[in-house]
Amino acid sequence: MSSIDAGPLGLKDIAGKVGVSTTAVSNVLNNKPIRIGDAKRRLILHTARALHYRPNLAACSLKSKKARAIGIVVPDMTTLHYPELIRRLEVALFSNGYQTLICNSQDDGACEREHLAALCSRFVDGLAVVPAEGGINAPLLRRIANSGTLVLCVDIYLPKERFHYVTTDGRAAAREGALWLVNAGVKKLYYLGERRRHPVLDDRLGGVADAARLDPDAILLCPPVREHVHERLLPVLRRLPAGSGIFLESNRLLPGLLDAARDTGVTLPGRLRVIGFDPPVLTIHRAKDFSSWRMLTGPVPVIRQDVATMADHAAEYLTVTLANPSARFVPVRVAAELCLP
Amino acid sequence: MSSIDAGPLGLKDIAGKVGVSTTAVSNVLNNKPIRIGDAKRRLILHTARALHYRPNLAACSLKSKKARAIGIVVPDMTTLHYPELIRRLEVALFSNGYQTLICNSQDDGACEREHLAALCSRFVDGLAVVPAEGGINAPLLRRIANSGTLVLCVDIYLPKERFHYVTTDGRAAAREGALWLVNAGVKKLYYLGERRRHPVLDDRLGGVADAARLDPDAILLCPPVREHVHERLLPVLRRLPAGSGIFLESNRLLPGLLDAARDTGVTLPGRLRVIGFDPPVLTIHRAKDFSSWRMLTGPVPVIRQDVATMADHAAEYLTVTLANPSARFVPVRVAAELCLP
DNA sequence: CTGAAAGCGCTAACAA
DNA sequence: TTGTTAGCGCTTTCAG
Repeated sequence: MSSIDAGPLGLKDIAGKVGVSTTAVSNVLNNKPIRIGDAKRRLILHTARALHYRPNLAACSLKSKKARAIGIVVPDMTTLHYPELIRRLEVALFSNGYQTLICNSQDDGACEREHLAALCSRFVDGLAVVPAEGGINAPLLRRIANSGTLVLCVDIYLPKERFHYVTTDGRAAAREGALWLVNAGVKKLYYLGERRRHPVLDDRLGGVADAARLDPDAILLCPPVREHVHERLLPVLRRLPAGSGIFLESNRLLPGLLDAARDTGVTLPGRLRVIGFDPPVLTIHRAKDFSSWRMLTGPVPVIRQDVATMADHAAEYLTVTLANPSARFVPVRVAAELCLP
Repeated sequence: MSSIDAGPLGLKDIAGKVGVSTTAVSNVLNNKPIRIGDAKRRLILHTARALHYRPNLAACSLKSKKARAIGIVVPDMTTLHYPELIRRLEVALFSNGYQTLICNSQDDGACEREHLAALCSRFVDGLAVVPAEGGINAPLLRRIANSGTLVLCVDIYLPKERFHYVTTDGRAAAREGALWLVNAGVKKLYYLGERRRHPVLDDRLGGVADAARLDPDAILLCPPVREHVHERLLPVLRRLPAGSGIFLESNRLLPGLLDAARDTGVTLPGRLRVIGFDPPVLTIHRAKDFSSWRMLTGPVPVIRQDVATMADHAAEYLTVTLANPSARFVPVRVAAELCLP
C-alpha cells in the first residue's frame, strides 16, 4: 500500500492533512531545535511517514545550494582497483545520506572538464577525483574548491596543490616489494612502468630505487598496452641475466610481460622473479593467452592497495568536513598490503 | 581566465550584460523556436559562453521535474560483467546529456528500496535497474514507472511485469555452450548454478537442458561462495565418469570448482570439460590459489555477454524514449559471444 | 518580436 | 509557540 511517488506530494500536503503550516512541518522533519507541541510533532512525523513523504531534492538544492550528492570522477571505473574503491565509497557515502554521481573521464582532460562542469551545475557538495592526465585540470579544480565545493583527490595526489588527498603510500609499498625481490635472491632488477609519468608512479619508481640498485638501462617505460609491453620486453628477456627480477608498476602490464616470456621461454618466477601493483586480470579462453599464463609456474606476490581503508578515509573526510567545515584533516597515505604466497 | 564557478552567475547576469530579459536569454540558450533578433541571439550566446554560464540544474529540475539524470541500480558494481556494462552506460548517457547516479543495492531488497526512493526524490528521468533479489521490489518499480519515471530492467528481466528490458539471450547462449561441450565429446554433463533462482538463471539451465541430456542428479546448486562450491563439488569430482563436462552458470563459480579439482586431481579441460558465463576472476598470489589454477591445463571457452551492445540498447532506449515518449521499443535479448580458443 | 510576472517546493527571516 | 511571506534560478504563460 505504500506509495513513494503518487503525485509527488509536498510539504504542504502534510501541513494540510495535519492542520499546521508548512514551516512547522519543515522544521519537524529536519528536526530543527524549534519548540513545537509534542503532540503535533508526533502527528507530523507520523503522517509524513504514512504518506511516504520524500522531500523534493531539487527544491532543497535550489534553496540551500547543497545537493546531498558527491561526484566521483575516475579515468575508468573498470580498471585497476577503482571498481572496488568506488563501490566502497558509494556505500559509505549513501549510508551518510549522500548520493553518488560517478563519471569516467577516460583520462582525458577535456572530458574531465565537461564532467566537472556538469557536476558543479548540479551543486554537488563534494568531489572525489582521480585527476585525469596526472592533474591537467588542477587550475579548474582549484577554482571549484574556491567556490566552496569540497575537493578531494583520491588515489593520485597533486604536489604543489593544496587539495586534501587519500592515496596509497606507494613509495613504501614499492620499497617493500623491491626488497622482497632482493631477499628472494634477485641480483639484476628491472622496473617496468608507463611512459606517462606522474607523482604517484614516480613514487613507485623511487621506492624501488630506494631498496635496490636500479641501472638506468633497467628502467623500462612504455604505454600500458599489451602489445607495446610485449615488444618492449622481448629484447630484454632474450638476454636475461641469471638472478633477474622485474617490478611492475602495475599488474596491468603483466599480460604483455607474459607474452614476451612465452616467446623467449622465460618462466616466472623461476627465471624471472616478478612483483607488481594491483590485481592482475587474466583471461582464460584464448589459447594464445593460455600459453602465456603457462609461463607462470608459481605464485606471484602482489602489492594490493588497501581500498577499504582508502574509501573509509575518503568518505569520512567528505562527510565530516561537509557537516563541519572547520574540521581539520591531514592528507592520508594508506599502507599497501604485500600479498605473499 | 575561464571561471566556471565564480559566484554562480545566473540567467539574469547575462540578461543584464546584454541588455535583454531573462526570458530572451532562456529561450536562446535552450534554442526555443522563438524568433529573436539575430544579432541579439548571437550576442547572448557569446556572452553566455564567455562567462562560462552553466544553468542551475536544481532550478531546472524544480521547474521541469526532470533532472537530466539517470539512476543505475545494480546489486554490486564490481561483479560479473557489471563494471563494463555500467561504464559503457555512463559514457553513452553522458554524451546524451544525462548524468548517472550509480547505486549498489547489495542484492538486498530494503537497500534497493532506499536507493530507489532517493533517486525518485531527485526526479531522475529514468532508471536502469538490475532488480535485487530477483525482483522483490517489482511492485515499487511499477509504481515508479506509473509515476512517470522511465524504468528499464537491465541484465535481468521480470516475467509478468511490463518493464522494458535489455538482457542477454541466455537460453540460446547456454544452449550453444552446452552444444559445444557435447561436440567436444562430453557424455555426462553437469550443471553448476546458484541456489537462488530467477528467470535469467533458469534460462541458462533451460538452454543447457535444450542441448543435452541433463540428469536431475547432475544439476548442482549451491551459494556462489568459493568454499560452498568447493565442498559441493568434492563428492562429484571424486567419482567422475569418463567424458564428463560441466556447465557453469557463472564463472564466479570457477574458483571453487578448481579448488575441488585440485583436491581430487582432476585436470581441466582434460578430465572435465568446462564452460561458463562471464569473465572469470583469477588471483595469482596465493599459493593455494595457484595450485588450483594449475589444474587448468588448457584454454577454457567462456560465454561472454555482449555488454557493449546491451549498454547501447539501454542507453538508446532511455534517451530516445525520454526525448520522445511515444517511441516504441521491443525488449531486447542480445546474443552472447562464445569465446573459443 | 519582447519583457514582466507567476510559480515549481522548500527554507528562513520575520510577524503575530 | 506558530503562521505568513519572500525568495532560491529557472521556465512559461500572457500582456505589451
